[in-house]
Amino acid sequence: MPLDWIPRFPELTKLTPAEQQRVAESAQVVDLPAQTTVFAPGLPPENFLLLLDGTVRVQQVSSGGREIVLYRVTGGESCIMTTACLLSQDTYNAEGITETPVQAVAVPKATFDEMMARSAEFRRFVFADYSSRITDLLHVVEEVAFERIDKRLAQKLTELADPEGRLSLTHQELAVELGSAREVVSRHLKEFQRRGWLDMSRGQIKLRDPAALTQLTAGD
Amino acid sequence: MPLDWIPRFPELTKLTPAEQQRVAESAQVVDLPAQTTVFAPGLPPENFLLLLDGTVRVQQVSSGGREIVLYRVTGGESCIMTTACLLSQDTYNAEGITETPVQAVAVPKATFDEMMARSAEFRRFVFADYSSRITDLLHVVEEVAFERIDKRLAQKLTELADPEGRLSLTHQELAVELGSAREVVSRHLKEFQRRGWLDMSRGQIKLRDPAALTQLTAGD
DNA sequence: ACCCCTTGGTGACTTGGTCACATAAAAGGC
DNA sequence: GCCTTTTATGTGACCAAGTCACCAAGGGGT
Repeated sequence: MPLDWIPRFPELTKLTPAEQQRVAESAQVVDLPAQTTVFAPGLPPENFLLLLDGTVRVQQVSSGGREIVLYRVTGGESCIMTTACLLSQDTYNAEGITETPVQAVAVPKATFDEMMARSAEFRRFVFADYSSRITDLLHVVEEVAFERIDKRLAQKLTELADPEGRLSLTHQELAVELGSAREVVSRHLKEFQRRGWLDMSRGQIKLRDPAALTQLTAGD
Repeated sequence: MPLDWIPRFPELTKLTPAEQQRVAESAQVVDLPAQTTVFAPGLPPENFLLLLDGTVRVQQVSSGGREIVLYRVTGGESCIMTTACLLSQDTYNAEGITETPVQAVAVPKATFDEMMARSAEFRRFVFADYSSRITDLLHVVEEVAFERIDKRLAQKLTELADPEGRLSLTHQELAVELGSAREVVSRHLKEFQRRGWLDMSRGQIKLRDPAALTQLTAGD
């Protein structure tokens, strides 16, 4: 098994060579296509997952069919939901889906436990990941409970735009990002367009005045 | 230092006697009056906290002054927010406040680290607590994002009522539980009263028909 | 060209949150 | 006891957000 992925996780490079060897031996590098369900309610996870490339979107689905994106896991991070399931028996009503093709390292539970026992660095790595997820969740709570939808939308737009200010997603997908409804997103987008802040076409948005959007986010 | 609090945490009884001794030696039992701020943004925590008695309410405050209760920590549990701050350097914008007089065990970071290194049971204990907090947060997100306020209110009422169906809190306090506004809570309570489901007086609510409230919670 | 499915637009309506007040009930001071 | 102050609650007007029902493009396939 190759060791070459270890440098992708700075915290793991601090393990002793023997420990690194141990991880690499039992771990498997796996490739997943886009739109794969990594975990979901009712699917017990088998492995500790470290992402090398690609992104996993973690979202929650309500009984009424509405959805909200909670956070994304990207290269160099671990997937805490699976870890948590691994460590407690608790199962979450959230699901993880690959947004792009994903390359990841799957570490078996036994190895994970051993690393937790042996390496303070590894423990720090795992805990750091936990706490950044908690931060993410607190942020979601704050946004959903207290912030206006227009500000949140403006923020998401600048956040998800590529360097040229383009986004390729539907109003429905934006609504899921915010945990809101498509109609609401459409109406606000239309208002943004009316103000000359962006252009829209089917499945595409092009930001014309990112500064205006950022300002809406901040002030008022 | 007394060992007698250790049985309060079933997971810790599985430590070897030597390990238990080690924890008890360096830990301090502390008493906190009600309404003490246990942690808050900007206050770096010094210790790992284990609650013996009382409850700590963890809540989030928005810039606009609105608040929402995230979860409560009770006897036999650890306070994850402080742990997380201890382990990563991340600081959260949430605060913990004692609701009742609280007795807790404060374990210094060094001892905490050592226990994490030595005891698989201790690690399980800490992780179990982490993941139940994540569950709590996911639940809050789900409620705030997707559930109607009348259902949530009905649920909170049955949840917070004492065995005789009494609650001693103000409409404002209920609003904070839900992350909503006082007026909204008042209106729904009035409607519940009109339907004969409860009686109200200043700072007091008495449930008359808990079954009706539960039913609202469940179905539609 | 046509059909079909996805995406986006729109109006009417309900619910929730905000604001600006009015009342009312406790809590003390004297 | 009465009066003042504080805290809790009631209410109407208004705005923002979510829901529902439906329509109108757009953009493939065949």
